[in-house]
Amino acid sequence: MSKKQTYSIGELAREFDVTTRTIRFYEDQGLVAPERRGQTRVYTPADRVTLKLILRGKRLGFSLAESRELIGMYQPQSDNRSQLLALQEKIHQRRVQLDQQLRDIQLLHQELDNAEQRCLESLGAAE
Amino acid sequence: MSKKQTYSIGELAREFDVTTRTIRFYEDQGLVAPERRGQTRVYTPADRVTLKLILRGKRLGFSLAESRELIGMYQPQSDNRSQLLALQEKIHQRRVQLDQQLRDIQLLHQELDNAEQRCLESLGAAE
DNA sequence: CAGATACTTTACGTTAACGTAAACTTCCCC
DNA sequence: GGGGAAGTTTACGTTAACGTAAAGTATCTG
Repeated sequence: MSKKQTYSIGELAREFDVTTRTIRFYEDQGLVAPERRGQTRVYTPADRVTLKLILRGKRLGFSLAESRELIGMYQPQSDNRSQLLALQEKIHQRRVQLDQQLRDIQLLHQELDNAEQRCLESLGAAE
Repeated sequence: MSKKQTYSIGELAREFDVTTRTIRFYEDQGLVAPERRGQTRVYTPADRVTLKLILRGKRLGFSLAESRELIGMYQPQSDNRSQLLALQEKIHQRRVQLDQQLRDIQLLHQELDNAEQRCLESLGAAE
């Protein structure tokens, strides 16, 4: 019935193109907590998703601490009102930052267009 | 006639909310090259733009080396064909990365929406 | 002219995010 | 049963991007 899909550390390392050292380091920093079969780490699909989130954060320039915080946002196991309000505020802050990044990307994209254009012209004028 | 607008290191530091140490470090790394009046650094509007580009790159998770490369793309003083072709390739690579970042941002934005929604529900159900 | 403010150089310190190496166990294969 | 292949722990090394401190110079200011 229940598809007991699991992953070894090597499999995940290959899939995400990182070293096993990196994955163990993330565990050390409290970002993932795989089960153990004896000594060996066994990763669930949920662990895999967590890794994905970390690496996505990395592509956006987030620190591991920031990614940890983001991941924590997805499981607000807090029934505490003030904590939920704090979480809302954090989400808002993230969104502000993301919007800034979006504007930055659009500007850069534009400038790359211009640079490419000048590049083409230079190539064309070289006859 | 020519508006001789210039800036001190302190002015720029305040405007961009970095320390003077940071700006001097960028100079050390060959990212900006301000003029000197005696010992003192004097920054032109062009230097200011360069700083802006660096900090934007930083917000996107670029290393200083990457930003230096990007800045170099805007002044392709090369009349060399093969260098221009190489530049085109770099521009392309950058665009690929930017597109990935854009997708990442959109996904994260979506997930923040969901997280906020759950957050609101939890708060609502706490009556 | 004493002091505050803003600039300078030199140099050692710090943190994040791993890399790299050594020494060990476990499991599979012929 | 000898040897890969993949896993483990422990620990020291490395790089980027500054922080921080010391010690000096130039300029204004009451």
